[in-house]
Amino acid sequence: MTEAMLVVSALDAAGYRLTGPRRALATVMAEMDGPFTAARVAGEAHDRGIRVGRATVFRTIDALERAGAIERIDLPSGEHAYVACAPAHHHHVVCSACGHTAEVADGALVALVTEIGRRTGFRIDEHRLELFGRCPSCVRAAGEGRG
Amino acid sequence: MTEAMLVVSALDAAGYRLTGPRRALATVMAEMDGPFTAARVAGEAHDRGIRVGRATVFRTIDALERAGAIERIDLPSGEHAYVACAPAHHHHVVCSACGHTAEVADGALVALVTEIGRRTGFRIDEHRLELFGRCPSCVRAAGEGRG
DNA sequence: CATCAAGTGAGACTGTGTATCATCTTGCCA
DNA sequence: TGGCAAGATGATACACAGTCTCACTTGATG
Repeated sequence: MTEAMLVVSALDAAGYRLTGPRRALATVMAEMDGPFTAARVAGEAHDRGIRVGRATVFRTIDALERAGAIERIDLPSGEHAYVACAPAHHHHVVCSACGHTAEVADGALVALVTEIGRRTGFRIDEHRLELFGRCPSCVRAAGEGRG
Repeated sequence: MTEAMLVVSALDAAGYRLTGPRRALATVMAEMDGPFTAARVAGEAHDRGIRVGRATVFRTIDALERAGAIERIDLPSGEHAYVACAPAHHHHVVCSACGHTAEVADGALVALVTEIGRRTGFRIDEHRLELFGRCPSCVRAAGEGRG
């Protein structure tokens, strides 16, 4: 519930109105486990009896992204997914098995990006690092499964 | 032309048949300046008088990606674009102004990814780093324009 | 509690990518 | 050189993501 409140208040702080559909969708997204697509949000909302138009789902996702409460991830499959996360700059590690995600601080990457800028001569304004693999418990489960 | 031949031979090496449409599309892609979307490839092919079905464009892009001759990039706009590039693991820096790209060796990132794996406990199988900014000549052009 | 800008839902619409299937082409081998 | 089977093609239908419009509703503010 706290997570949902954070997402809602991010909307508020960014100057968006707090409407019924937005609160409901923000809650759904905050409670999602792992990255979610627009379609999954719509489906989950429907399952919970929340009646919202498809356009509103897209608009709310857009608003939340602008507000910094969620962030887009491009899955290896090509799908656009989102993750609820802190507004500070960071990156995501996604478990390909269970969808669980972890946030990673920017840290050492900044230096690397600077170095790349120097080497290529580009002025780098934006970067995105996405990591995919298996989370600790899925690694353990696979290990046990195998012997 | 050499670039185009590289792309075509990558198809051959991966066991795909070298058909007329594939040669033509591979040439179009190899000669593209900057990242290209499927729609742009189809449009450019059409402009050159190459008559191919839309499905063939998607299939050829897919084949070239599997063959390692092109690589997918997710633009900040959300579009899926591709770049012709060497098959070795590396990353791309894309100029948001002119579309020019540069390749960056993996280098120091490997250590960083390993460190992230250790810190999060994830077994990281795959990573993607994309950088966006301005290429040297666009930086220069902007500087001159301003004063 | 009245006002109005902002938000909503329905549905049409655009664009991307996939599936199907009859027809055609390539690579191979005699 | 010609025939053949596997693989590729193109047309078209389809599934789905995302946008746009517009009449109607709702939230924040005084």
